[in-house]
Amino acid sequence: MIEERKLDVLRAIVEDYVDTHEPVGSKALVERHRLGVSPATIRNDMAALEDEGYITQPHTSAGRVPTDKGYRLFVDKLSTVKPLSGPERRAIEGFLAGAVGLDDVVNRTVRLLAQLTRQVAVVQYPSLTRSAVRHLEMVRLSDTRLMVVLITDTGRVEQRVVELPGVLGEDDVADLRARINSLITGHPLSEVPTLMADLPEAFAPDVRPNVTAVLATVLETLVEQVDERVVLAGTANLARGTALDFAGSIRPVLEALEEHVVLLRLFGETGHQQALHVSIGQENPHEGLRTASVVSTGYGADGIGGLASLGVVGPTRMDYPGTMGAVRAVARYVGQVLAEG
Amino acid sequence: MIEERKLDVLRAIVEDYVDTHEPVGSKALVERHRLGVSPATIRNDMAALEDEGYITQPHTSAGRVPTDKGYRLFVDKLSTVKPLSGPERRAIEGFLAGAVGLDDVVNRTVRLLAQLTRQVAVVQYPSLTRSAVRHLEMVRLSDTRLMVVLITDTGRVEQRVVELPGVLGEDDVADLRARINSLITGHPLSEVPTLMADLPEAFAPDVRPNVTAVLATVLETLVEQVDERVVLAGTANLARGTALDFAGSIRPVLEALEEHVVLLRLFGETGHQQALHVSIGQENPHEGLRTASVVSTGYGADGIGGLASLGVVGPTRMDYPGTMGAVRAVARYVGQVLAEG
DNA sequence: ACTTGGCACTCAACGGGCCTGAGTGCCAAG
DNA sequence: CTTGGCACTCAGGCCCGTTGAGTGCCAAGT
Repeated sequence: MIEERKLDVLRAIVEDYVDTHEPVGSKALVERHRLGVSPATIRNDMAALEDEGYITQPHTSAGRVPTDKGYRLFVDKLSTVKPLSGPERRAIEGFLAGAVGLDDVVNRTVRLLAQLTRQVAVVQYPSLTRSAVRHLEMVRLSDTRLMVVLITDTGRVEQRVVELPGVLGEDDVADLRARINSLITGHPLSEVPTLMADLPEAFAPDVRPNVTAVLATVLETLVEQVDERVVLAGTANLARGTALDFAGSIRPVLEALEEHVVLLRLFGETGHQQALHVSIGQENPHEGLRTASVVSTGYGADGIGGLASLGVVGPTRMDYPGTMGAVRAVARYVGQVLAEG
Repeated sequence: MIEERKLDVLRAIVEDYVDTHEPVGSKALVERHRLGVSPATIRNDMAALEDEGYITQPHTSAGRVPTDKGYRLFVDKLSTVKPLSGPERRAIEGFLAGAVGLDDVVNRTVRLLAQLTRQVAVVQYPSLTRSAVRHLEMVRLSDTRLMVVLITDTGRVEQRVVELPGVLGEDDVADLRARINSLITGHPLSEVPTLMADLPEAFAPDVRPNVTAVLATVLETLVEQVDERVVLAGTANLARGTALDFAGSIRPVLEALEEHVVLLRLFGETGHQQALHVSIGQENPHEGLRTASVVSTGYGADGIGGLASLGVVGPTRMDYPGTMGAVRAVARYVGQVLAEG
């Protein structure tokens, strides 16, 4: 069928272009791929593909280059995620196995991903709100100052200092600590506000303002941490392809990467689903990433995603099958590591 | 005197070159600066400066460009640190004033510095070993697992999980916590090992192994944190000057910046002294920074430096007086903010 | 002993003209 | 629907002359 061959041609164009970084012509195509037809036939197909907006010519006498729409079709219909090679798998395991503590896991993961894909890797810290309380510790700093430390089952620690409206003695603190912990330990952070709603009423009126202040701070910690953390690695990889990639300047991309909020929104939109998500060029919401593609996926300690996301940012002209394979594999392994730790 | 005018000429060359980003010739020099002599005279001086290695010609029919040695002389002898303007000072104050918590202070500082200098800013987290213990908290996770949380007076929190060789009851933990805290609270971390040396002997032989395990973990926390953290901002500024700066490619610079260890070593060499430290081009120990200059200084809560360092990385052709002024000012303000918090 | 104007020289950068070759679109025949 | 043939386009490389900024040197001036 003609339709089918046209898709073959598009696939071949994407593969060659990703490989050579040069516009690909009809003659080169038939030489590199066993398409079984002549260059002239290919030209007809290419003209059709161009009419439909999947490919374009940089200038009249040049070959074709895929458009964002072309890459989209390629990713959706024409390619399969490429599984990692044996050595690569072993490298991942070895690299992540030695990790101690959450920070170490995240740092190793992002470096690993950058190295595997030779692109910029982005890893979001496991979301606070989706994990559960392991312990809430309170430390008296003075009569009216209290440090609150929240420890989650993903190993994350958040602390805040509370200025109390009144004095709170050592005994009061111990009492409060015990009560709060028995209420919320083991529960997901998302349930904490509900669980603690009635707590102030259990206390005598004179300490109640203090209790309220502490609870307010705890809740604030939960809310503010929606402002999640991300870590990057491999930014130097942006400077590889130089002029060709990223429409000449990597500056807007670097700027976008520095605004972590942008990256978090990007991840947030996918809802930390475990499915691979690919956002190509113009599809990206942020201006600075219009010349880039993002491959991301959710990951989590339970092995079915949901905690947070990770991914890579690279030129639209990237090796999608390989990159997607690496992202998926790393997400799985890090989920596994988190589940064990 | 001739010697003096030669230095004037060098200063003028550096200033013009930083300004225009183009090799500067004798004619342009006399026009832009009131040197009171003719271009021909300047040419003689320039020839001498070139013989002495302070300036060089990119090619025969071009103007002169300062060498690393030229910049060095300029920084050491020919320039004065430029104080910030009123609005800039106010911007710093306003920007840092709203900070809550150590993370926030550090993040705001690094962003601020990047914005002020329009270069890459690097801020090291206040060193753990140089700050003092505010509190050591211990949380029983199970009969044989204990979480140790160390809180410093710079607001930093470090936590570790200890696997105990035996069982430790709630009372034992409370006892141990009280003893350790009375021993080390308020003391610099560097003194902690000495202070705790004799502690195990104060306990009954049956719990002693547990005590030893906890202490070992605390000490380990102190040691491992020599592995300090740094944060970056403004890497997009590297992509401004494009081809001219950094000998064409910013890649090695980006790579160097990603190796935080490199940056820490850089800072470590200056010993966190409050004096401004400038490292120019080839003077840099790390290969990737041979085309860059680093302006850094120590900062600290006591206002006289010593806790950690911060600075900026930029092209050797940078505005040294302005950058040095910004770095110094930011270091002072952040020290102030830390002292207050 | 410096300074300066004059002068010849060098050479990167720029632009124009030419050629080449890769690649295309179209068409008529198979 | 495929294919070979053919005319056409145009970026990129190359050669070359021009331009102009900038230099080094020298002899005259103060």
